[in-house]
Amino acid sequence: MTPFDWTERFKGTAALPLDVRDRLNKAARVIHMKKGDQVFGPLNIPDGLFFLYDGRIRVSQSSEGGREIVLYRIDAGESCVLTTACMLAEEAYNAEGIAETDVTIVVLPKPAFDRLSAEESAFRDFVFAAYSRRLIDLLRVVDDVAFGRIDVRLAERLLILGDGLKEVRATHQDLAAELGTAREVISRVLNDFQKRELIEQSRGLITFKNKTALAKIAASV
Amino acid sequence: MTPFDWTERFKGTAALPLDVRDRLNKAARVIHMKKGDQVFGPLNIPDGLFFLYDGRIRVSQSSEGGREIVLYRIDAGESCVLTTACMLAEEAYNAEGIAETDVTIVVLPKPAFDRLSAEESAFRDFVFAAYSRRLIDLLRVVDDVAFGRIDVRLAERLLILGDGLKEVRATHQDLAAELGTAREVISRVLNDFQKRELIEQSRGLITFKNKTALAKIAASV
DNA sequence: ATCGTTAGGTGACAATGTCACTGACGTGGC
DNA sequence: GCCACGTCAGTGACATTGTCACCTAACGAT
Repeated sequence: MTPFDWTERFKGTAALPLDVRDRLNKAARVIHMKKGDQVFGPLNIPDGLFFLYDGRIRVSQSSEGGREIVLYRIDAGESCVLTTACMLAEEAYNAEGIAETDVTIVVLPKPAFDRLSAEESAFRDFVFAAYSRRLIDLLRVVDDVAFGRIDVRLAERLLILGDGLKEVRATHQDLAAELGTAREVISRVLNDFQKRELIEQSRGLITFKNKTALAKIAASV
Repeated sequence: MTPFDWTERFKGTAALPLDVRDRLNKAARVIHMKKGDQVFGPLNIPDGLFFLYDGRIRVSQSSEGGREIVLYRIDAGESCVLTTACMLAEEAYNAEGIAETDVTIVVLPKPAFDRLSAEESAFRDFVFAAYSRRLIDLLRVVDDVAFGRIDVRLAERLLILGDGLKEVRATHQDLAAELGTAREVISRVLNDFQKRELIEQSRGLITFKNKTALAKIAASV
């Protein structure tokens, strides 16, 4: 018996009959990882479906040149279909998931996953929805990267990262990796923002001075 | 009874019992469209799962600025999960599918889809695999757009479009839309290729002169 | 305090995207 | 034939973004 009933946390499992949930609790492995750990990566493909019980995971892709771009984030209650996809597709890929906080992960072995998706439509819907969500996320990334201006994207990302806060704790390099660009580019844009008194900067910290104006930039097409 | 048995064409349905396939043949609608038709788009979301029986569909995304980028192509025997994803996610998106040839499409209504994915694991695997494939495709697009050089990408795309042929019939604008860039950029790069005697150009037509060298460019990181 | 590491700044340049305009080519009407 | 029109491609100037080399500033550990 696991020390908690994780099945209540997920849309796809909370609605299941109690006996099924019991079985799941027995079949699944629970993993804890620390902030900063690599949850999965090219050399580290899990062998089952991935549920994020608690915490947040940042999924990013990196190039040979060492640049990096954040694809999306997985929040508690969501599953990670990318690993499943890579498992199925057997293709080389270079995406990795990094724990942004301490995380608790539930790994459901493939046989249990298969049986569950066969028997429970609620679970199936959950998985399909998870795939759909990620596809849409990636469409957005493509749109941004291919067509978006860097100042607009940075303003938007700053507001997201600092949602509800007065500051964002991130280095220029971190922000470059968010957007898939180079540190120098971020430095330039941030300096511009600073000159216009939208933000203030200190080492590893950006403080909002005028969120409204930033939002206007972020919204500008 | 449909005039043909489409279920034999798809990995997810060919292995099903005959009675199930009979049911499917009755439940599904078959649609024919002409080359150039919009198969689906933001204003035109189908109400079921999409099987491409014959032909090829180009899926692309466009920006407000009028630029466009090709995300991937759907070949005969594949299904289109993007439409399914958008159906589920209920989100705004601006991807569209254009028939690159005359196409024959089978649309399976959602109830039939649900039942099938509940009862038949072969079908379920097919759908999951389709999702996975597209996710991987999009990862590749993100990688290319975010980190790739335009000459490398163009060389690669020319070789793909002209696979087995001596020429590619496409305008500079078409190629720009493939890669999500501007026509002028394509013109510049093609002129460079021409100066290096890798290709020859005439209106709407590019002729290969040295595929080997192009391949070398395409492969250069 | 000193050293080493990491964060950030800068200028020159390269690659790509944008804009405005031009001519070249092809098709259909006359 | 010849002309008018629309599509396709070429061009130069400029803006934005990416790359490179190198520098200084800030911080932590000892």
